[in-house]
This record gives sequence, structure tokens and C-alpha cells, in this order.
Amino acid sequence: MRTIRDPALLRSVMDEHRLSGRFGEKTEAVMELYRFDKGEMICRAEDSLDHLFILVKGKVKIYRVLPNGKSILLRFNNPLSLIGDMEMLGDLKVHNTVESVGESLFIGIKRQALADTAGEDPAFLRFIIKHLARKLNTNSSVASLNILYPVETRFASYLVAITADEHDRERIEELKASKLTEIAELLGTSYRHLNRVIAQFVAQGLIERTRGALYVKDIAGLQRLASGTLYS
Amino acid sequence: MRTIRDPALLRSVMDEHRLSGRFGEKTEAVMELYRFDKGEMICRAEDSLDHLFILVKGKVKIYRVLPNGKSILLRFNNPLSLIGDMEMLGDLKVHNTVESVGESLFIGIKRQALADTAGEDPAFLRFIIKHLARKLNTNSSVASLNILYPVETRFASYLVAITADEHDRERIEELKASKLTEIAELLGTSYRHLNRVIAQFVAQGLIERTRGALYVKDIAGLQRLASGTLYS
DNA sequence: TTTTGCTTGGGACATATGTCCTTTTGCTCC
DNA sequence: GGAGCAAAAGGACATATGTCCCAAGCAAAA
Repeated sequence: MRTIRDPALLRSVMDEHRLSGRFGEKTEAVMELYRFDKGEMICRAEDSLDHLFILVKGKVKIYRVLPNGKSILLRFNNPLSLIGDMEMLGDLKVHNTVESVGESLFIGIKRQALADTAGEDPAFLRFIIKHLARKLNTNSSVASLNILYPVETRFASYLVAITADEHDRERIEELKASKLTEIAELLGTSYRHLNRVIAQFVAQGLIERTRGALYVKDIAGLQRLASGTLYS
Repeated sequence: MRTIRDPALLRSVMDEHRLSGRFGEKTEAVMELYRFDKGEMICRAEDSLDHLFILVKGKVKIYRVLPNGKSILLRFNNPLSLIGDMEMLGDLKVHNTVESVGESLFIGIKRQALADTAGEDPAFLRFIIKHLARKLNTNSSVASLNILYPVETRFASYLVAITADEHDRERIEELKASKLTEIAELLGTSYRHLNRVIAQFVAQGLIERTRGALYVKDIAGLQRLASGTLYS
């Protein structure tokens, strides 16, 4: 992690995401820029965090490692998502590992500043609340989807989500994974089983597979399979 | 739903939960008391909510109905939990059904008052944030637990949680269920399968079953099975 | 080029879990 | 006490998913 002291860059980043003027002046004053390199960890379980981060550039991968050593990929996050909100604002321990996928840029607010300044700024607090609410919403949708539907349905739903790129481009990005093993983790299944489902979809003419890449052929058919359970 | 105009009762309820003086005066002024009868719905999917509710007495059951007609019990909530936070504060649609288990009492804040008054009160907003963060935390723990461990482990974890009543009584209550069918739903499995696991636990001497009731005999053994995955 | 290693693709088998049905048990109401 | 009912207990079978392997393709390193 490197602190970037470049007011002009901070300004332009805030403009880009329409954050300028959105919070109180005092809150803006305590914001700083931080950069993480590819593969660098923003936090991992049991860490104690000193900053609340707002991702403004790049992409992070959030996963959880469980006592039995297994891990589950929770999601990918793209700009304007919060890291450390639960920990800093809810007095909770870190449970998830957050890793920078490429190089990424964050606006950070130190713990002390959060308590003194931002914690008294209603606009900032409402911003946090809105993000928390959306996170919770996504999270519980995915959770119930995971437990009530077979991998077949979830994978169809996943494909529809990353393919239909008209609206909601953001949420889609949040779930995008490259390698098949990662998709398997995201869906909470084994690579082997995902593979079976892929083979089945190919047999049904829903998708096509060529040396590793997948091509959606029948989005309507996939939608039928997902039957209204879209990741959302 | 009935509005209860009884300032004295409101006062005593707020005292009981140490809410008095915690928020700004204006915020306190827009709080009202509401009562729901046994089995009454606080909200259900696609409803539009007009209030943010804080449960102060009773117990509510939160579940989600999915497009395929299946439903999953998400959790039971006990006093001082929020209903409608995601919807009112995150501009989201209602996705979960919330049902009053017995008779229950809420402090409610109307949508308009929320925007005008409470939404400008940092103390109130921090209260909301803290609750959202905890909800999210519980939710994602349970979600990964559900997907990565077999029912056997989850049920052991559940039993440990509701049995170890020393510390954390609140969180435990949140997950307590009476009938076995309800436990099955909570664990996201079928009653049949839960039954199998129970039979297995009995055979291993971990629990005892007598006309419907279960008695924990070997909490240490259950803890070993749960292996650090406690619902938390 | 060979080697090494990661990713893909898939066979064989074991296990976890779901669905459907029947039987039993304990209760309440007549 | 018997009828009727809801919850509980469990048998039989089907399906979903995991684990363990092995083999092939491709790309970077040696």
C-alpha cells in the first residue's frame, strides 16, 4: 500500500465518480488516495483495519477462507464500492480477504478521522448506508439462490448476468470471473461439477465451448433455465 | 398493524433498550409505536414500505419466497433489530417477507420523517449503520457456511449456538426455531434429511431425542463437529 | 526443443441431499 | 375411548455434487 499525495488526482477521481461536493467539506478534507499493487491484500481475516476504503479504480476480489481451509469467492467489486465498512463502522473483526486484482486506487479515511469528522457528516453516513444496504441485498439474494437452486440454475443465471450487458453493467461486472475454476468457486461448487454442467449446456445447444472460452448461443434458453432467479 | 398513541409506553420502551437520548431530539419526536398481531405480515415481497421499523418487543420471522415457490427461512429477529432499513434507506424493493411470530411492538418512523429529520441526525445514522453492518456480517457468515459445509456440520453448529447460552444470548435467540421443520428450513435443507442427521447424532450419543424434543448430551462433541464454524 | 506447470476435459465412484410415501405418535375434540 | 389431525420418524429410490484420477493442450521457462 502506498499513500499518494496528489490533490489534483484526488480531485479528478472524485469528479469522475461524482463525489465532489457530495459530502461535507470537513469530510472531503480527511480523504486521501492509496494505491495497491496487483495481488496485494487490502485486508485478510483477523487483521485490524485502520482505514475505510472507497474503491475508485481497479478491481478487487473478495473471498473468505474457512476453518477447514476451503475458500469461497464472494464477489468481485468494482469502483465505488466500500472496503472495511463493516469493520470500521460496525466494530467487527475482518472476516473476508480482499485482494487487489490489478493495480487499484482507493480513497481512504483513517479510523480517527472517521470518528471525528466523517461520522458527523449526514451526507457521508447516508452514502455509507446506501452502499451497505445494496451489499446486504445482493448478498442475501445470492445466498438464498445458492442454497435453493442447483448449480445448473445458478450457472445459467450467472451466464445471463454477464451476457446481458444492456442495463446494470455495474452489477454484472461485480460477478464477472475469467477462469472456469474461478467461476466454480464463485458458484460455490467444484470445478469438476461445473464442467459437467457446461457439457450438458453444450449438448443442449445453449452454449458453445472452444479451447477454454464459452460462447452463449441461446440466451433465451438460459433465461428460461434461470427462471427469474437472476443474480440481483 | 395498529398505531399506538401512548407517549408513556414509548418512553418506557425506549428506556428499556437504552435508546432514550441516544438520538437527536427531532428524531425522537418523529418516532411512533406500532403493534402487529400474531402471524401478521410486516411486509412481503414487492410491497412498498412506508415505515422504517425498529423491533422493540416480540419476535419476527424473516423468510424469502423464490420464483419457484420454494421458501427459505432466513432468520428470526429479536428486539432491537431493524426492518425496512434496506428498502427505506437503500431505495430497494422489498424481497423478504417479515412476519410477526407472536404479538410484537415496533418503533416506526415514516418515510417522510426519515428523509426530513432522522436522515440528518448523525447519531441515528450511525445506529443504522451499525445494525446494517452486523446484519451483513451475520448474513455472509451463514451464507458461506451454508455453501461450504454439509448439513451435519451446520446442524452441529446450530445446536451449539442455541445451547451455549452463557454469552451472546441475543445472537442465539436470533436463530432459535421450535419445530424441526423450521430448523430444516433455517438450515436450508429438507426435513427428511435433517431427520437423518438427527438419527446419526443420536447413534453417536451426541444428542437424545424424546417425543419431538432434542436434548444435547455431548456439547463438546458437537463443537468438534462444528469445528470452528459457529454461526456468528 | 524439452520441460514444467497451469488450465481444460472428463471417467469412475462415493457421498450428500431431495422426493415420495408409509407408519407411528401424541393431542385435541367430540 | 375413538376420530381426526399435525408433527415426527423413517424406508426406498433418484439426483446433485464431491473426490480422486488421468490425459490432453497450451504457454512460459529452461
